[in-house]
Amino acid sequence: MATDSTETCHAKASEDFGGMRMTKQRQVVHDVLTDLGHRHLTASEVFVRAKEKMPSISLATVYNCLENLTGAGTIRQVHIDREATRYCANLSPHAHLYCTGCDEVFDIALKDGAEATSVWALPPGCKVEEMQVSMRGICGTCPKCRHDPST
Amino acid sequence: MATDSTETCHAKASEDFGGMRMTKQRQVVHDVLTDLGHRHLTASEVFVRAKEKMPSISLATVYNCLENLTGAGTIRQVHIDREATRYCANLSPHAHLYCTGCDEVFDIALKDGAEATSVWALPPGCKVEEMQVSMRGICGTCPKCRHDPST
DNA sequence: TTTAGATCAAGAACTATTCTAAATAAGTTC
DNA sequence: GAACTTATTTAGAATAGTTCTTGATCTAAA
Repeated sequence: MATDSTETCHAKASEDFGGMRMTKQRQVVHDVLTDLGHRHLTASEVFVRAKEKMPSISLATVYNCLENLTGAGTIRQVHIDREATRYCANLSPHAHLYCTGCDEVFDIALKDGAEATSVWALPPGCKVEEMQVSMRGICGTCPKCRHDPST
Repeated sequence: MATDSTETCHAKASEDFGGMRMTKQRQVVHDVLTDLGHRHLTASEVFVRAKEKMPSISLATVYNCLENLTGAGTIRQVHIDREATRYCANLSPHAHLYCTGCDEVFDIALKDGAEATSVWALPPGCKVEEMQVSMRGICGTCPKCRHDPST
């Protein structure tokens, strides 16, 4: 995934990527988000992990990369209330559940064949381009949240 | 709605309201949000309108009131991406559509009998307490957005 | 009227994010 | 490969929305 040296990368890292260069910085940021276990990170969290792979990277660059990758459609922004924007590399249509029990964010998939907008009475002529669905509650799946007596 | 004088209000304005006092300030803030046409206002927008009714009110107080009224369940927060939090007095379950054509926020009701979470594959044991659904697109209802050639 | 606690006002502080300007790197052409 | 052009990066300043702090004021109850 990430190139394994710190020298500048002449050939590989800058191949065109939807009109923009896939620079080493962008590659590192993208890698951080696709590494297993690193899901739904904030920009600062991405920054910390990116710095491990590339100590010279700056926070401003991380913000730039996240914006560019979002624009290119390779990652998605996740908004939970007005907390810091999180980023995830799961591109399939899904909702997010913020668990108030274990403080984690979970991806919630669409049911088979379901359409996210289908329950909403959209006015005629309305065209939805993007949809963000975020829930707050108890995940019920982790040890911390499983033994809820009220369930 | 709002009392029409600036004197302190001994009898009326401070009746108990779910454990908290319904002070004049809170009443004014609440009125601003229930006045027709004042939907989905940001805190600053509420502040401007509240100041018309009560010149002495401060922005900090508006924030306090909005938080308290939200806690009491008489108004709801609306989050569109990471823009400033908006507040609305529509308490029925509904989604929000931010129209990129006319820059307005619309309430989108649930279809009759539908359940907002029904399209999502929630894990067993999961309990959703709150759900925010926000869409971005073209409303198709206002003059500005109606004559879209691609529709 | 006194008292205790809730609420308000003003402004400082904080945080996530964007902007700016200069330095650097990458792709292109010779 | 050297010179050139443009995109990108970096560091830090700036911004916006919001929260926090402190002292003043108000309210309800004793």
